[in-house]
Amino acid sequence: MRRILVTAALPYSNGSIHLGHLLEHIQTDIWVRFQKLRGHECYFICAEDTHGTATMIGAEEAGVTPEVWVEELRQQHITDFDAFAISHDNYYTTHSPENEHFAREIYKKLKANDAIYTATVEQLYDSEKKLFLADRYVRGTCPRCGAEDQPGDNCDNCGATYAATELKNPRSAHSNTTPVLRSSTHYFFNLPKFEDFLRTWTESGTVRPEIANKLKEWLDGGMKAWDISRDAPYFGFRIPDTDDKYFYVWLDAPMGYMASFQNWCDRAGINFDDFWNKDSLAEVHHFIGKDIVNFHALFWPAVLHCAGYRTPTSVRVHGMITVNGEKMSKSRGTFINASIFREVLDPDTLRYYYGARLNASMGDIDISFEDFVNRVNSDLIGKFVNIPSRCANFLLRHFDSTLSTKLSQPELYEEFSAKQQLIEELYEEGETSRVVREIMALADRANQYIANNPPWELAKTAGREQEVQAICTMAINLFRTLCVYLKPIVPGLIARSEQYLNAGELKWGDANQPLLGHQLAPFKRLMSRIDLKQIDKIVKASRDSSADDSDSEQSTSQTIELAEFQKVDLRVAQIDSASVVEGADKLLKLELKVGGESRTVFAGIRSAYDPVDLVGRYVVVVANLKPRKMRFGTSEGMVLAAGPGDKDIFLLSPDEGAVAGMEVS
RNA sequence: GGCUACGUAGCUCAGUCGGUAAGAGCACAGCACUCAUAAUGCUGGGGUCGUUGGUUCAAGUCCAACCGUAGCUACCA
Repeated sequence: MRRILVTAALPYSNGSIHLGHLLEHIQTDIWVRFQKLRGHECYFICAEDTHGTATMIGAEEAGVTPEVWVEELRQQHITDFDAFAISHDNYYTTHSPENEHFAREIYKKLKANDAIYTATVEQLYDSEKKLFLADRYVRGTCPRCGAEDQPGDNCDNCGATYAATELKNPRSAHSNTTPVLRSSTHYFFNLPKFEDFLRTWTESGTVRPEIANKLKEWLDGGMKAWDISRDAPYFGFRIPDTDDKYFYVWLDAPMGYMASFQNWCDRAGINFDDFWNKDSLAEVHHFIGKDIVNFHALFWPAVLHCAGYRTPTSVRVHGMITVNGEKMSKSRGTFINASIFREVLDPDTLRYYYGARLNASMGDIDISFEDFVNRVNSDLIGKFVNIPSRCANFLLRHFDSTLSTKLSQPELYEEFSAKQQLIEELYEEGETSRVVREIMALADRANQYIANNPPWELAKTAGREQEVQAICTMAINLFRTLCVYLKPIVPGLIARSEQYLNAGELKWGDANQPLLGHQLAPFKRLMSRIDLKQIDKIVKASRDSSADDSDSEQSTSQTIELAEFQKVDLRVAQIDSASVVEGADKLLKLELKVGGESRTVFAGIRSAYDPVDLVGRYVVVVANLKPRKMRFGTSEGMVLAAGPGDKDIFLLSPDEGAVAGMEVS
């Protein structure tokens, strides 16, 4: 029996679990369930990644302590993962005594082994918020192309990379003040010292060749020391023997794997050292996304090696998720949260689809909604669930749901069970899509078998009842073997199938142990077809919920230069006439007098204003907005109003005395 | 900019060492069936294998250039 510890990357405490997290956790969970099903000792460990400036700021904005903030998110995340049947043995937190212990202990070992040194670093500092600014929290003008409001690491406009200190007119994203350059002592992990070790380690089968190549590129490019400290204030663990230095979140995050496991060991009576000692015979596998390969395949093994622990058996890397060929987008509604998905659709449908798409490579995975619906319906419902569904009634009517005492076509059954070894290898490799393809090819065979031996024909002839029973017994047993194979991927569906089969929980070995002379439970529908309309519902709900977020984001919107504002020609205008636009639900057609000229403007304010009330009113209009051709005519400007919409729209108007045509500045 | 990976049917993907591999599933069309959740079975149409050159008796496969896509270019959480 193998002893296996498996981890999925720790979700960061800054938002909800979404389709991207689920890809990784479902992939990992499938592998874990497969190992457990085979009878290996396997633990699935995860935790909330809690430290860093982002959680600190998030908590501050929410008006709670970081501890409360991360615990709330942890509970939400647990609920979401449970709904998707992610079988974490422990879902802990990096803000734990265990983790603090490991962070300090490992740090001390790194230091004792002469792998830690300090250096002075000059960094931008926000004097108002009193904190050092990570690059992403500095914005300014690109030193190369002059594009404004660019982030502190590279320019979105021209692609230049630079240090935050090189930005012109830098501003803090937190306070919008101009940051100052300030120097501070930082602690560094001497990564270059481990170059030889890492070259060997990355080439020794721990990662797939394409990852090893990528890592080799990094190694060849020359390694720099890793800055592992951050200055206070910082939500995290204080570095021993310092007053104001904290471990950088990425130092203690992977240690969270150990800490969470330690916490689990204490409760479950497992020996931690068996898994983490330098000479451990157990396996440790990390499942991660390709965005964090460097942390897991360079920093982490080097740290473990230096601190005298074992290094991971493998790091398994998957790609990113896209929806309908594009990155997940809040405005399109394709940024789909787990909580919204599970309210509308059976989580097993997503598990199946991901399973059908996942492989051992790190290519991105696209969810095409149409493909998703087709795959689930034709494979799971049309092929797989259909097998027992088309037999159940025959068995119930004539045989009280009891199977025959022997298989009429053992060679066909053998064909199914003989696939076990191949399927096992494919699961082990992470080639889940090929597992699914093999299983569905067998499901096709089972349906062909039934079609070639039609029980509904035999049932018409008296005296051939035994044959009907024999055929259905064959089909149910083929189905049962497929259940074993599919169990790691769709545990909910298989649990219902196990109830029908009425013979306890399926084990891996049951794939070649036919069920004979056995009475089945009453057949209930195992799974329902899904519909594109349900996806529409999810997309709509996602769009609505992210619209709420963006309101709060907009309160801290980016600043612009005065010159940019001055480009906008705002004028006072008087409404000459207003009328309802035929065929449009929201629009009013306004004739405006702006100084000497008059213009036509369409405004989406019908839900809040009656046209007759508007005539004669003064409003503010954007006079130099590019005319927009609409279905009902051309709109030559834009009337300013406030409010979220619907009944709550409030037109802006000048105080008494303003006349049409006046410039607003 | 540099580097890496990828590009095969409408969609998702297989194609081993260059040699009867132009393939599967879904989608689509026709037929059959009616046990089953309009499920299933059989048959069929559909591809200049990103483009252009090259190596070879032979190229989806090897080489080069180009086009397109994605990613990486660590000290960002």
